[in-house]
Amino acid sequence: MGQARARAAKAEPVAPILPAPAPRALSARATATRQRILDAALAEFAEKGLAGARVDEIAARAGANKRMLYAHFGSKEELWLVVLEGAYAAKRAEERAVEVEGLAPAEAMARLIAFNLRYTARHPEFVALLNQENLHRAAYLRRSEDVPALYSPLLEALRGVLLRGAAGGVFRAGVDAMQLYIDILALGHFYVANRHTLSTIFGAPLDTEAAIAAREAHITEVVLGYLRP
Amino acid sequence: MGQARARAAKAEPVAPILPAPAPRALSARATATRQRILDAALAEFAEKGLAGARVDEIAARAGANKRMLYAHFGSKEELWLVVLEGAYAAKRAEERAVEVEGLAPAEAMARLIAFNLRYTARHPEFVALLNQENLHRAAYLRRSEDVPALYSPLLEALRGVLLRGAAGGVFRAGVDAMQLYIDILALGHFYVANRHTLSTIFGAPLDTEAAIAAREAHITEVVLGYLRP
DNA sequence: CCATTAGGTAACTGTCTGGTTACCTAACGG
DNA sequence: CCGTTAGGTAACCAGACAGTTACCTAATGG
Repeated sequence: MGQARARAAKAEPVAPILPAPAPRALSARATATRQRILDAALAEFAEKGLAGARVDEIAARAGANKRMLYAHFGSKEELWLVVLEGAYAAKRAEERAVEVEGLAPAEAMARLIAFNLRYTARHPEFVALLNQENLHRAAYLRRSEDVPALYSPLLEALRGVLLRGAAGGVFRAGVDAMQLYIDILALGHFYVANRHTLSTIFGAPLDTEAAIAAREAHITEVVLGYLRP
Repeated sequence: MGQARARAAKAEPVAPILPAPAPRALSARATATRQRILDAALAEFAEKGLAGARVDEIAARAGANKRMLYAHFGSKEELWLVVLEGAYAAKRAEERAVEVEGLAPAEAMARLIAFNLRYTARHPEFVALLNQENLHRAAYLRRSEDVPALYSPLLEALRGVLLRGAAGGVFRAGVDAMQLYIDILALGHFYVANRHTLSTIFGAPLDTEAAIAAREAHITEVVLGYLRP
């Protein structure tokens, strides 16, 4: 059928009768190429930012051709959006796997904090992407139709643990879950995002396993110390 | 004398006898132009990042000419470095003005925390610059000869307050000043740096005075809560 | 086994952009 | 009051870069 493929760049001037053009499944080869481009784009964007990234470089890294990049994604900016959504989705997927139901509140909280720091340390690309997107005032994310990409399982888990802890009398009451969520993100994210300037200031590397473990111990102590009734 | 001016772009091929070419003072007009370029560059860099910023745009914003930009700074990257150093210096200058000597430890700590958040909220350009510089792995800052730009009066003040608090028994002992310093920076910086994505997630603006005041109250509570013995 | 087409290549283009050059003007010391 | 030079203007240039075009190749279905 002559129906334009969903991913094709040029939008048809008038909406056709069929609402969903049924974007026919890609062949294995095409899927692989698409994935290689996404991986390469993630690396390039994280290293150089949106403006600094070079489309030619992404294609070269992917072992693919610029033509294919445009066939799959339409433009550099669209590619950025897809990469960004993918990064959010990847984090959500791992967050969902964190199990805290059966644990004592303090233990559960410690696990959430540690997960966040470790994930952040393991994925500096995610941090770089977020920083970039904020430089653009979240312009791309706001445009995303994939709004659930913003919903965080971590926040939900945190809310639950806070309630259980307060009910059991081991946490103080009245803690704002959103603020604490931002705190936990911040304590890990800032450390990773600014590791280079911080390292320069303190004259010691911050991304060794020892340094990260020390950071984990510290921020757990801070949050649990705060949560004491 | 024919001695090349210090700021001239082309380095003389062989080091001359006189080590410091005595960079003669700029005239008032030149100083003004230089300052306008710096201001324009700060705005442009903060908005679009190093790669995204346009030299033409900076010159235009400054009401100056590209030629003058290159005469004063030599290259886009040198200009970036000067702007970055200036931003650090500006923050240090304000930090030095924070007076906590006579205050009770908890009060002093609250003031340091509030200062940091307020400064950060008032200067999102500083945040944007830092994020960018970290994307470049602090490459420019590391090259800076102005290393004192990294020394933070805030960190020193923090150390003093921690000691006084611990000695007086109102703070827990053994707190790592560096870690707490990073925490305080993080709790403010992350909030400001990521206000756009966070706003999108929570569906509420975070840069209103009310939101910032709430944040200030919260992070003060977190840190002081943690510091309880 | 051949026609159709999805998937891929490479060379090209118009525009943008950092940096330069040739030239002008106003201030200032003598 | 004039020569020297700091400070400024505008046109220009070469390379880079996002996006396109013309063309080729290998699957796949009939």
